[in-house]
Amino acid sequence: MGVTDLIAVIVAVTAGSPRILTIANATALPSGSFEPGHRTLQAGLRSWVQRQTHQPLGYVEQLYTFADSDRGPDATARVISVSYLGLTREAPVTGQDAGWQSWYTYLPWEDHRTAPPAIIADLIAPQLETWANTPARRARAAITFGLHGHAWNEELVLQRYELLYETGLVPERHRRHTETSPQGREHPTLPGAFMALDHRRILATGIARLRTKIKYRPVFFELMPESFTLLQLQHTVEAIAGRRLHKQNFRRLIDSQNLVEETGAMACDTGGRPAKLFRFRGEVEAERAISGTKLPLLRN
Amino acid sequence: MGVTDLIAVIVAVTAGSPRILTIANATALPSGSFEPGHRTLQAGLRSWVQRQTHQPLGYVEQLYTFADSDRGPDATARVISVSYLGLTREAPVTGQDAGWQSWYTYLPWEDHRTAPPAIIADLIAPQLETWANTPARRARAAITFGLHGHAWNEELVLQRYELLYETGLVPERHRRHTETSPQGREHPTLPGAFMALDHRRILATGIARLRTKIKYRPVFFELMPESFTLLQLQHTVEAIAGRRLHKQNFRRLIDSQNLVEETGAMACDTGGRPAKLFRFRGEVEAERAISGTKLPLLRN
DNA sequence: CCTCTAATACTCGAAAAGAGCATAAATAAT
DNA sequence: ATTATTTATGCTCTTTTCGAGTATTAGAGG
Repeated sequence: MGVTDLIAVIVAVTAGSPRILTIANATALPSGSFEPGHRTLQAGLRSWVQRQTHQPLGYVEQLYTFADSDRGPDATARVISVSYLGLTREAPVTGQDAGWQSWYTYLPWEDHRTAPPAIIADLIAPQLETWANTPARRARAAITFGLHGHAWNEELVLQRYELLYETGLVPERHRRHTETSPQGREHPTLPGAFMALDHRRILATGIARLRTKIKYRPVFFELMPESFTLLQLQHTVEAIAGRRLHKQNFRRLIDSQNLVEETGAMACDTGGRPAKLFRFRGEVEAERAISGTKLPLLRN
Repeated sequence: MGVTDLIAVIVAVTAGSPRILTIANATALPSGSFEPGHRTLQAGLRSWVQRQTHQPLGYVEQLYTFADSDRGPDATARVISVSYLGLTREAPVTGQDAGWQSWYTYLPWEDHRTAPPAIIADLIAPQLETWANTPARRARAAITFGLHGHAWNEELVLQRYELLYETGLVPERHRRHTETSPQGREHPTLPGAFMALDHRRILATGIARLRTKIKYRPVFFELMPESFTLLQLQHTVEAIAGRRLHKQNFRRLIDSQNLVEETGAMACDTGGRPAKLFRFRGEVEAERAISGTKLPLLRN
């Protein structure tokens, strides 16, 4: 009865910057429709990314499926979209109109590595203040954006995007609702490039998933080069989480998990004292399953 | 180009038993196709469950979407299936051929509340032993089923199902591959009722999701009655996790999170000393967002 | 009264998490 | 050459959290 779309959020981290793969001159995510020739959904996705960007893919996982009725041109031709999250290393070659962008280009309020972005205090908080005319709204705004003494929670990427969407602070809302009057009244919008359709929402979903996942699974495997220093690894995690980590504790954590081993070589281009180079231990694959429990279990 | 199916894993916990909603005399999950009249996928799902079982639904979340090429009758009419997980309280009324079953009926090796099920030592372990002719296979079997000193990991529900599927120990495999010779050679199969198509795999996916989720989000809201004792709450969590918890620590955990408050009344039908009754605090909704971080963050 | 069962209150020790201090080994600047 | 700067790395210290166990309390039923 309808078409099925495949949409890819492909992430790499290059020089401490979190990057996503885009097409159409940075205005859309790699995507295409699921076709009879595709063996599986994931195979179809890989083929589209390959065709549009020539970027080799490693790890890929499913994100979310949606079918909002206002997506297609008319309500009968429903489009179902299946989105995926993928991790790779940035390859230099890409297709036409394809490229890599920092994801903070699209969601600039998400980068808290140096400090909370000025955009939050200057633009977002005041706008939310006027929107928040009930206690529930005030609480929601404070929690999602870490206002009024609430701590910043980097995982709430999607909730933040949706709140901005509801309040009309991101332009996607107006594009959709003012199609008949494209030159309607002015709305205050935020910095941050937008994307076609709901691709920016999908990006937010992908980032949220990755930020959550990195806390209980060592998903940085695919993002790192063959060998790396611990600081580089830390910078990769910081790029994803959008906040700084405590160096010594990060190291303790990493080696308590036995994820890496020394290569023996040193990196001498790091400015200060040369750092040991590490690589991931191959055997980790099997052990990855041993995830952490949190329930007060009974022994034996 | 194809049809989209909606499939529901609806969970309740009744008297300490984890239950799922079924149709077709316990051989299938509630399901139906996504139709033009449905506003969203989730709305479509709710409508099918309502139609087939008359069970009111509360919380619902998306599970997974798949489109294996060997699902439909021919390869051109691809079926895309979107599965959902829902939580409710078991209502007495259900539709025709609909009913509630313990999920351990379908996956009997998953219940470790009293002890590791005999079926593992008696049937599964020996069969896996002969299958595991390489170190990698041995490790996989040991990790997923907690053999050879490995701890039981209740989250690996899907991995266990898939391992049994690969080794041919669950009948779905043979039904699919021996359709031309229904009376083919005997395969050793396990106890555990099977379901139509890949519904049992979807059930496993749902259980895995729930077992993972309950560790970082208080998802038992929808499963409990208005007021309950802490032991009842513990039994509910145990039913889901498939293992026993340490009572005192469970209580400490619950009240450190401020999830519940005393109603003032007591339950006196519990056998021993009467227990206080609790209810969930309504305000928790907003605070649920404050999930736990695990990274070694830097303060301020 | 005694016994059974369950509820509830504490205690204890081990491990993990959060933070800071100190020292070492390089390069860049004076 | 000396000093400042940058990064690496080793250790300590404190606070929480987690897993487990002990002790006490309050009912029901003989």
